[in-house]
Amino acid sequence: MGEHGSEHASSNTHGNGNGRREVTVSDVAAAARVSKATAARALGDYGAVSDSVRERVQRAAEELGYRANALARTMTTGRSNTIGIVVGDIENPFFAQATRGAADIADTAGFDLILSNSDEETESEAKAIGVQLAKRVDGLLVAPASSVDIRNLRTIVDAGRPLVLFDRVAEGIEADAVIAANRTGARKLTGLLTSAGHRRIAFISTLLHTDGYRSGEVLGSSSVAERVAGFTTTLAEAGIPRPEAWVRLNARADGVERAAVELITGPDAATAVVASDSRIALAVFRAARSVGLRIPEDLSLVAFDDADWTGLTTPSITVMSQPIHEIGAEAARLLVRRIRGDGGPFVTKVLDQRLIERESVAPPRL
Amino acid sequence: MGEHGSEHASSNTHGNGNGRREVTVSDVAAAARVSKATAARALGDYGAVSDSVRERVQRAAEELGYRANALARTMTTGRSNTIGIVVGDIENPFFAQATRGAADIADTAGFDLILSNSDEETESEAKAIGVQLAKRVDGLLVAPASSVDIRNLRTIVDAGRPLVLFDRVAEGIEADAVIAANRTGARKLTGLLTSAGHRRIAFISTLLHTDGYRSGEVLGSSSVAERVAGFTTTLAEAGIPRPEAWVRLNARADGVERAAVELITGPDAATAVVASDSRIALAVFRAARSVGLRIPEDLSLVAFDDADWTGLTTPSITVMSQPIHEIGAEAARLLVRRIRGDGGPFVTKVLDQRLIERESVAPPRL
DNA sequence: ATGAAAGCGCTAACAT
DNA sequence: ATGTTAGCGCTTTCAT
Repeated sequence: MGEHGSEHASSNTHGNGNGRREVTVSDVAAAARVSKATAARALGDYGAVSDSVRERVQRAAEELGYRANALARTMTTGRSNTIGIVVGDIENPFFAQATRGAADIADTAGFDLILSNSDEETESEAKAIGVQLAKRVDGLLVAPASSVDIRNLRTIVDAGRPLVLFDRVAEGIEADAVIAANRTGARKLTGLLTSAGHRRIAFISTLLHTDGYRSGEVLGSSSVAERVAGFTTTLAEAGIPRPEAWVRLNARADGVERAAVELITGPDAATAVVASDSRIALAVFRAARSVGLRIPEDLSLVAFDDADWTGLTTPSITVMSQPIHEIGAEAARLLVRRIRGDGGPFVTKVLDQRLIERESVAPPRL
Repeated sequence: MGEHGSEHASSNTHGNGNGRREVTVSDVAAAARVSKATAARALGDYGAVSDSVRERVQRAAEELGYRANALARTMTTGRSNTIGIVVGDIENPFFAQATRGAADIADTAGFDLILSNSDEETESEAKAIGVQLAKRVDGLLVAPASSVDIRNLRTIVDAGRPLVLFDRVAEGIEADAVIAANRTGARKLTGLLTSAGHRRIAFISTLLHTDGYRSGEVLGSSSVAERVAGFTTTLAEAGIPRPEAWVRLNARADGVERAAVELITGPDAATAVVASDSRIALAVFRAARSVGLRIPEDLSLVAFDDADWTGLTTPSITVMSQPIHEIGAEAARLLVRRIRGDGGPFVTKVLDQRLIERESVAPPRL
């Protein structure tokens, strides 16, 4: 046989440690008795190959169990067909849904996903971004842990990788973004409460934040910031003094449920709550139950995100639904476009939220 | 400023398309005026390098903004420090939690995660596995779309990559597995119903399955199979004839809620339901409400998975809680061990489920 | 301790 | 249409 020979000579020290050597284009080429280049062309479906040769090569590949090494390919082409996604926590239904939306688009466009959790901390976010960059992802999707400290994002841009932000924006970074109309959403949601006659309304978020919220203060997450803005403005418009006093951040560190209990009990207790996401709504619901407050008679509750169960509780919960899937999908679409070379100006897409009125709002008790 | 200059000199045909050339060890070596090998040693923290040189190299790397190319490293070492995970659907809370559990362990051990959704179809599962293998992941975590058709899993084993199954097992494949004690769980859950006096009890799963379930039939998902086994055995022990007639599979294709409505209405309606996961429980809950059936007075309901909201509905739902996080984490632990070379016999870890009795079970109406 | 050179598996010029 | 060759960025012998 016209063995091209020498490539089989040495035992290799590399490999996956199971002693087996991966089948390479060279092997296939040898078996099909063509050059490496021709084999590669047939296998990689590029360049020009005669039908007969192509078939011969493919059969050989089949028989040897050839499986292309995507890494080697990336080394020479510079494209990895992989996009990185950094979410706060994949267990959070918001991120799970957004990730799914992104995954579907990515998949269709031929990209795989490397997933990392930042836990909303810039430090682990930095680490995550570091690995993804090292793996030479073609672009990144990130829900930035901070909209203010943009160093991690700058790293990405400096590395020359397209970046699309989702759920949150960041000032001063060259990137597209896909977010929801949080301020408007917050206004509507809060308006429901003020219209019903509430004057003591609390806004609860788990956003990490040291000390209490002060008016005009810059918040780490732009989406929460927007919600807070919508919330306080609406309160102010209703003539409620010191709206910012009703903003409760950092609820995770302190235990959401406990924070909720504090807010809805005592002499100056809130009579209504705006929960910044469905998990917070859950905690508030539990808190209310634990202190014997009925919703909506004793406490009104509205929340962001139409989690699947929000229509099932008694009472069902009035929510501001976000197109979560679409946020992830659209972000992925923008990213793919950038990766493919679109050099247009950066855009920020703002998707509408949708109010779903249910049964958790009533006038306050007198 | 001390611009080092030359790295911008040559145009390169590779790269990320943004015209920028990545900084390589060579560049750093040149800047630090040492050989490539030495620079690599200093950067990669292996081999022997004098302190002074190490420092010089690191400073140069810092200045140039060097970022190791993990792909090139993988090419030569054969290790990618990446593990692949294939789940049914990341949007499903079960998988989101298991993924998080796995991600945490992987992260600690220095591995990244490539995520794919199989949608429980062997075809897209095959595709997903193909890419992950092409990317030379060091090992795979998969919740197999089929416990019966093991070709996709065989591909992995044939490729010499460690494989750990989670949530489901598969016969005849050389792999570890981490599952929950589903049969026992199903027995307990169903027992609650038979003890309460129910005789017409339905089991609902979204597992894809053509035609109705027949006794002894092999099911695609081992976890569902085990639950069905526990369910039918318990009915049989209670003297209920033709237990298998009460097994309703394929509920997703037909619409879970509609399937539920069919089962809980009509002359031979079920008076109790075992939902194979929390999303199904949700649909049953909705179905009951839509046809005006009260839980538990008119219909008893129990389910697998203690989703966060199951304690909040009225009535709260009795569930069999699974250690989902731990399933993913333990699977990742086993995988990491294999990747590190553990050649011991394959194990299947079975984790216990835990019954949480709440308010959704009552005796059937007469 | 450091350097020179080979090679991982692939693609891309450049022949022929 | 096919082959030859060089090279992607790194690690790893093997010298020195």
